[in-house]
Amino acid sequence: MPDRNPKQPTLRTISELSGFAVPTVSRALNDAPDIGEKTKARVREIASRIGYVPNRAGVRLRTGKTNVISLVLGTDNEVTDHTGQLVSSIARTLRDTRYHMIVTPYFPTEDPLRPVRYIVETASADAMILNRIEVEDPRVAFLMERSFPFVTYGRTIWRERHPYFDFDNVSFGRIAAESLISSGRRQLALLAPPKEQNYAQDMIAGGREIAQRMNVGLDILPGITGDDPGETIRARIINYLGEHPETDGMICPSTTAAIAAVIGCERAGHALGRDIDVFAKEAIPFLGFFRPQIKTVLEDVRQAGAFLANAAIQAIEHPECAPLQRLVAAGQGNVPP
Amino acid sequence: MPDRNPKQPTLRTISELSGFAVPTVSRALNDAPDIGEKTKARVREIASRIGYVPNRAGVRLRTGKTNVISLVLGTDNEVTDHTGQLVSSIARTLRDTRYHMIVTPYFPTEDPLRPVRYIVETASADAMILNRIEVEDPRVAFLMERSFPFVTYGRTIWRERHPYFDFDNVSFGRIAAESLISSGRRQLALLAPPKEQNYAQDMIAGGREIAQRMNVGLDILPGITGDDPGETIRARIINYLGEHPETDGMICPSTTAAIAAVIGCERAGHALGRDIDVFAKEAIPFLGFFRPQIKTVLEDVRQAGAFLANAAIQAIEHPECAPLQRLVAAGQGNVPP
DNA sequence: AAGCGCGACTATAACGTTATAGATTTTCCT
DNA sequence: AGGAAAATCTATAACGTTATAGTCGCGCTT
Repeated sequence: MPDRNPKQPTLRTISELSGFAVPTVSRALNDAPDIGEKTKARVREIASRIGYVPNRAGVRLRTGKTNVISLVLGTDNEVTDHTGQLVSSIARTLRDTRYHMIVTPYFPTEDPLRPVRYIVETASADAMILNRIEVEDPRVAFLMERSFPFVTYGRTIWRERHPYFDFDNVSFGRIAAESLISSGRRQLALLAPPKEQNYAQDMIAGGREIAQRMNVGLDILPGITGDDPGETIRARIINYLGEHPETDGMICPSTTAAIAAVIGCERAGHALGRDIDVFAKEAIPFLGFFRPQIKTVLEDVRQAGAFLANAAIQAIEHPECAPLQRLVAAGQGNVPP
Repeated sequence: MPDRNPKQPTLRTISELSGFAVPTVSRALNDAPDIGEKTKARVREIASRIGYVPNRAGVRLRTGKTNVISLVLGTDNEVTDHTGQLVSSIARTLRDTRYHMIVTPYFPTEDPLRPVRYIVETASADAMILNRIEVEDPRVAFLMERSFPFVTYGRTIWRERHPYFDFDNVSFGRIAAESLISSGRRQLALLAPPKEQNYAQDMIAGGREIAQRMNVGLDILPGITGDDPGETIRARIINYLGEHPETDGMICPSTTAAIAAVIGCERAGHALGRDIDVFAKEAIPFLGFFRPQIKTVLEDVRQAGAFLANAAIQAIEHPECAPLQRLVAAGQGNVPP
């Protein structure tokens, strides 16, 4: 076996090279106020020359700081998920910081508090990024109570008190309803995820507002997640359209839902663009390419990832500051085919 | 601020509760041969009662073992990437092991050795999982030389000597060509990623084999990545079809490529299913829903993730064993609409 | 009965870092 | 000039773990 460890330099190495004591070297590198400028310069010069990188385990053991941010990942969409974009944009943003990203998954069937509690109790990260936020998310309550740094991708009822990134789904609901109504549609249905999810509530609120004002019907088909098999969603839609044949517009919160809706509509005998229109939201411009009749709105997940990463760092390093918060309106994403 | 750290129990806690010395407790929990059975039982009982979890920083500092597996992530597809599936399936597989997964991204423009070298030199993981493998991947050469544990998602020319997971792209190339030819197509074009990528070479080999045997034309449109903007790919396809109007079949290695191909064909005036056919590979059944004329083959990325995670653990814990390797044929993925 | 080996435990030290308190020198005030 | 205050450095200890060497008692051999 070749020499796998040419022995990484430590503070001790710098200490020996410079003649300063190890704690002095440490403090110099950490820019402590009681170290002379010349000393700092000398130490830093040596450190960068020999490529010194602090040993994470040493720092972590001594300070309790892990320099890790954990992405707590709920299952996502079986189809075009934005998980990939989220993960890679967060990882990229953290790349030039001291922080590493670890991914902690959990199953939808298990206690959502489990991974969160584990991280807090074993102190295995300095902050967490949570997705799939519920309006009264127990994880958020838990973390606020323990005052553990975190950011949410979505908003809770305690939104003023914690950092978040969210897309404006009230606005999406409005835009979707307006678009369908302006195409002459009069009886809309909204495919909604479980109502606990904050974006579901917002989307419904926005849609309802417009529907009432314009005096058109708006039905909710609740409890539809991207996690459900497409077949299940399709079956529900076919069934629904059988009972409500007057439906002529559908609002879908995801690519998965939209696909299911399109297939469902057509199998139920509703021709897309003629009998019924679909309006959808997606993370990647996709639907519009294949069914130009589908109007879509785009969510820039990479932007979300970058913000979440920065907000997490802010929550760790400046807990005294006001939490970073951003609400972004979804952009029009329908690309001409 | 509430009490955020109700002080996690350590070996010392168990030592005090049991009366045994700290090293004894440590050895008992690690099932060392020189500890009595009764002692082990007693220590284990206390440990599980008080919920002892070894402090990662302590272990890491002392042993040099990080209990971390790093996923080194090349950029992926702008559209339906499989990154999300890969990340979450790896994370899930590692969930009930001692290992955490950290994600290390890199930019396509920068030295691909950079993240790999960083991890090896700072010993920030016990193993690596690499994707986007080139046939003579310098990262693989580097890691083999240092005998650092790793697994590849794809194969190199040194394939016998390292663990890998790969989909059989020779087989995909054959299937794609056969399918198109059996539909009467006689002049095929293959949208290929950069030829360094191992799957590109395999796909081309498989396609060529069939094309020659059946005496039909097969052109390569090289250097097309999922990372390219769709617009760029489309332009190239339109341009190509202008110069080669006799082309009547296209083979696409990804959803992105297929979308670009479809749009490109139609803009160039070739009607899908009549003038030209498209055969594609995707990670999620998608294309078939929207353009039933497109035949697809499915890759089960979750299976890949699970295998890669296990192979990484094997590489760490049993470096003496033969490397775990798996080659999987892609399955038919066209779902009837 | 002295010596040996064995089983089962303990004492010590070390991994790399940083907090704390203390030491030394320099500066400056009166 | 004498002493206080500041500036700059060092010594020590500690975070939690485990490798190593050592201790102790006991049964066994000769």
